[in-house]
Amino acid sequence: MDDAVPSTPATGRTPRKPRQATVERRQEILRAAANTFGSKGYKTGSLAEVAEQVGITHAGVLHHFGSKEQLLIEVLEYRDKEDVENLEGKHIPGGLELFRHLERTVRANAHRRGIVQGYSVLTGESVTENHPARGWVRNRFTILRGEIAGAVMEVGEGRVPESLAALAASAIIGVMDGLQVQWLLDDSVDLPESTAFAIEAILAAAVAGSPRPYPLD
Amino acid sequence: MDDAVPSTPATGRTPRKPRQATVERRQEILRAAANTFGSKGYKTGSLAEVAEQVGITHAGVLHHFGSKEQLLIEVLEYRDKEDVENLEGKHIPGGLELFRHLERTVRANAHRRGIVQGYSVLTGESVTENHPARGWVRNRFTILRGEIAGAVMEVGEGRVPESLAALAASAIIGVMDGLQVQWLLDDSVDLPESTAFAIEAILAAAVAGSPRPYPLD
DNA sequence: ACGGACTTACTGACAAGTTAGTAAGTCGTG
DNA sequence: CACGACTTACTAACTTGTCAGTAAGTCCGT
Repeated sequence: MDDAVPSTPATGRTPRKPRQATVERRQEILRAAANTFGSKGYKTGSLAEVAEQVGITHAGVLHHFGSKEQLLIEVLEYRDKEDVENLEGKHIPGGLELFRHLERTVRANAHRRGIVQGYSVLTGESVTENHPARGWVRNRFTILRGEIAGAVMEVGEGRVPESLAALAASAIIGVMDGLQVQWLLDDSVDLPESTAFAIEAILAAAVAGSPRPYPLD
Repeated sequence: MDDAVPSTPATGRTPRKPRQATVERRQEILRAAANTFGSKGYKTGSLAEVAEQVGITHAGVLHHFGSKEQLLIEVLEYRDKEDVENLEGKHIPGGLELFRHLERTVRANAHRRGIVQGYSVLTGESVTENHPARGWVRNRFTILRGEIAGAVMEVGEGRVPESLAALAASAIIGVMDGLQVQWLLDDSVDLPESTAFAIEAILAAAVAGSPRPYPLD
């Protein structure tokens, strides 16, 4: 086990700060890995394929990240960091603003198939046994649900109970993810329109209250 | 290439009908494969693991199915056939009946985690490059969308345009699939309630017509 | 400003494991 | 007794990870 950047090896030596070229290289690798894992999945995407994209050997990749699993973890962290930077300043919105933001995002995603596929593949794979991204995906869902449920309650101005907001929040996330998969498999699915329609419908139903317009049971 | 059951080997011999024990054996293998592919995914689930479950070697499995990909295909066909048998007589319903049926199914699925995981894993994996189940999944979505869109229009009694029904149909399927994934990762998601709530909301919005209660753009 | 001491970023070869698929032979049964 | 259902034995291709070696960079004392 030798670490490229971090902690003291074993002797009491100081790690020395990484130079500029190194952090750029590592980012190149992270982007390549995101690309490979996104199209082939984590388990079937190989280190060799990642390495090839940046013109080194798979051993070179391992030099930087130590293991394939560690590479995945850093890919996920990198993505989180990027997301945060994209929202720099423009703090994550609440209330109706949040739903507008979601719709804009979906509309943008319709032109970034690679990103969408990467997300869908990883999410799907995460429900397999002992998948290393499981915790990350699960956590991401939890946070998202919280934010959306909060926004639903804001829009409902206190008349929407928390439990109902929770139902609506998970449904909204579900419809977004589920539609992405259908769209990836079949272009005839209108991703942005269908998503927007469903979000509005769910939001409206939540705000209108629990009484069901169509008794289904 | 030698086939277990079908075509003539090379000599002009007649294929001979398979004995009872054989077809049962093949079904055992199919169930085992569905199990393995469902929990580990197709690509990472191994023939050896499938074989072990029925007490033979991986070569034995290949004797019956010829290749791993063929095994997957027959698993999918087997599932289709089972689904059809489950609806024996009780032809697939339309109109409001269909939505009641969907809700019952989801409620039942909440007690059949294995089945749900199998479906989710395979669906997610199918969006990866050149996945052998891609066509099957895509086709399944197409058929489902058609059925649901038809039911939406029935409920709308001719007042719902086809394009709107299509949006609603893909959204309903999306929310069902997306919620399953969230539920698999986190039990705190109320799968049946959230699904039912969203279906009703989307259906109501579709029937109420296109004018959006909350202008989001 | 220079030269040794040390680190970093790799490569190429290899280890050790897993994989699907093949070929040949064995055995029981209809 | 022939054939179907296997097993055993094996191959070829990949997999991740380790290791030693090397070229290039950085740091520091003089």
